[in-house]
Amino acid sequence: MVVFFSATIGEAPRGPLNLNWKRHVKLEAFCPRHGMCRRKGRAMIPPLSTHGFYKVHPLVHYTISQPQHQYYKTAASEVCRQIESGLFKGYGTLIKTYSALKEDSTMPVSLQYVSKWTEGCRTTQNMETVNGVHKTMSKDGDNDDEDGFNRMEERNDDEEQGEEGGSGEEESLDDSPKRIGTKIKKITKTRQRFKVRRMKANARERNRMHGLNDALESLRKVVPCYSNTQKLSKIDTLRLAKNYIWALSETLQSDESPDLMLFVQALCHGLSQPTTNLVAGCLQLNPRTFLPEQVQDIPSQVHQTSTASFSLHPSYPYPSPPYGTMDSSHIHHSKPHPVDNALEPFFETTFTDCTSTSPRFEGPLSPPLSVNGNFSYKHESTAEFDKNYALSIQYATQGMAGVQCLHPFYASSSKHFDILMDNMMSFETHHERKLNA
DNA sequence: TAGGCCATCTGGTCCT
DNA sequence: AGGACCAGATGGCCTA
Repeated sequence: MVVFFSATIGEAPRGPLNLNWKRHVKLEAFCPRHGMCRRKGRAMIPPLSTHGFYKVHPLVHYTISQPQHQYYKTAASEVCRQIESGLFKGYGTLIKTYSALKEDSTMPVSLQYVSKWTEGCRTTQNMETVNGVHKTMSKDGDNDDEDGFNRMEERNDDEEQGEEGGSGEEESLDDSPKRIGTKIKKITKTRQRFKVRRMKANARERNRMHGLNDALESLRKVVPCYSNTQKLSKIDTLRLAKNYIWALSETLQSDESPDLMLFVQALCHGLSQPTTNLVAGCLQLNPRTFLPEQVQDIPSQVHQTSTASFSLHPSYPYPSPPYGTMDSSHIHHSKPHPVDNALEPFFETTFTDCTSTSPRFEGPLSPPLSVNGNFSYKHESTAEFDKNYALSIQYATQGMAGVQCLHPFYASSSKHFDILMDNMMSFETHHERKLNA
């Protein structure tokens, strides 16, 4: 039985998941005959046998669930047992450290032995054996799925050969051991230099992406909603920021107080449904009240007074991206009403401006939204949100009777929509704070 | 389980 | 030569 053993130490994924990841060793099993015998997102762990080939892949990884952990440990134990009993030959690549294993006293200690063994396999002499195994497998029709490291090295060797040829260095017929030795040294040196360069480039790229993510995180904190529990996706953060800037500039240019509903609609332009829900939650709004197709359910007096300063401004100056233009035909596919008309200049111009450069969104309108998440603006308390939401429903049914508009910014809308003014005050206070900061 | 989102690796291109 | 930037590929988790 021949078992391929390959080990790499990777970095734990960053991002929200890294908040509580710990170092664990993850083992994955691969079957060369069928390629990677694994489904997406789920490793297939032995029955160690099907075709006799396994590729065990320990990764420094984020915490995995206990059953999975046990699963991997079982697989590791089985592989180690076979290694120790000499049941197979193999080779290892890119062995860096097994410190992660040592942190877990329950993991098989024999992997330390594996480490030494595989490092030994990486000598030039042993690599020939390894390659021999590969050739044998290829003859047998097996899918020899080498890891990227080996592929890289082989490719690099080819490049080196090419470079030598291209440099005008004549191929000598003199195959003296001295010359061969020099060549091997040169190849090894070049290979090492390439590896170092690649690793440095990877590290730089990682840092660059981390910087980008940090900037994105900063942006998340200044756009209208920020939730500790539901993180805005990258793309929606950018969309929301763009919408927010546009909406604010429209507000500044207008002498009239903006209409809240249209303001929120502008904010949610092109956002995904979860993000739209999040924005609604942050503003303590019922999303159904500002989704145009739902607005028609609001009493008629609401429609009649929902003129918007946004509608006075003819253009949405930025080209709509391919991810979704809020085409009025999609938004208002049922029947027109005054709100449609108010929005029309806003989106109409968008299409006029962008149809030549940007594809229009042809998809169906998102289904009605619902506030069912655990979010609110800077919220900590779900109960508080539930209470407010219940109140908002009450206000909505009562036509907001008796609710005082405390701030002129929302004067035109607070009378008509289920919004809690104290929450809106907190919303604006937040942004004043952000702007003043 | 498919799709969304994400992090990382990698090679290509451009610039200094 | 090396760094920055970019896009494609890959593989992982999460959620509906």
